[in-house]
Amino acid sequence: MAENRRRHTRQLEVIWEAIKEGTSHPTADQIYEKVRSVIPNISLGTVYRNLQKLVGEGKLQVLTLDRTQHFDPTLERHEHFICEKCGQVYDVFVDAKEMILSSSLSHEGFTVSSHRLALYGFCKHCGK
Amino acid sequence: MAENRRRHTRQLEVIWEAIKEGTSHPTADQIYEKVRSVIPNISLGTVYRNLQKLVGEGKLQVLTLDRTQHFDPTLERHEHFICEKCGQVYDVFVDAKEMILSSSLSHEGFTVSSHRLALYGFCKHCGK
DNA sequence: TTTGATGCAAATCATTTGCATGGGT
DNA sequence: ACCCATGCAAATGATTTGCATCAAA
Repeated sequence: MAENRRRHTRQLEVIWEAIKEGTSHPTADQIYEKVRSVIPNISLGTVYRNLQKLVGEGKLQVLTLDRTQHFDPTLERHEHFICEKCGQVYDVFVDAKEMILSSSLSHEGFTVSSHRLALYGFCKHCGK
Repeated sequence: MAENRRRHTRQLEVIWEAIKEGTSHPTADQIYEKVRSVIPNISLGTVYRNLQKLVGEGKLQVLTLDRTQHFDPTLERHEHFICEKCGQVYDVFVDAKEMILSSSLSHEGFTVSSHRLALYGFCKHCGK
């Protein structure tokens, strides 16, 4: 597969190091700033291209909030909780249906006031 | 309240008429095109401003897909199903937890393969 | 008449892309 | 040497905004 003809570059290496651990759900720009302390002249475009690559390889998940992408290295199934005051994004390892059950459920200190759910798949006209 | 000092313009009227009924979840641009057949020289900016106004008044809900806003005049609580093949967005009036229960649940002809859930509220540090 | 709303164009923001050059294999 | 990846800058797409003018109240 294409994996074979993929080059191992320092920039990909450093970008991956910058996000592979951590739960802050950084944006491309935040990753760019962090990586710049190691490779000062790296370009934003390269950061975007490598993030795309990592997402394509399944090493990162993308969470789009407010038309801005956030990158998440946590692959196990989980949901996200966004604090409306501080904007912090938390990983929530509780079953989705459990979280939604009560809209004011206090779970580990979180007060859920609303949720946004989008289901993906194939509609009746497009078969499966 | 501000409601009082709000002017009733033809453009707002026509824009509202263009979306108040219907379940196609149009984008600002699609609404713009539709409205242009009635007011040819209306500007996109005006469409955006009036859509914002309607959202602010709670007459429309916003659904962001792929960094593009879609407007939804259906106010009763519901979820959204997006067909990955044709892109059509359907309103789903089934409880969220019921939809998520089975990731391959066949509901009225829909095959759900994945979902995206974001919970909003206040985290433990921000109190309630 | 007053002043909020409009039309138009320029500005923003996040992200993508074209292209000449550089570096991995 | 090949040719994929990079740096840079320009391009894109969606949405916002500044401003002079227009039109509701």
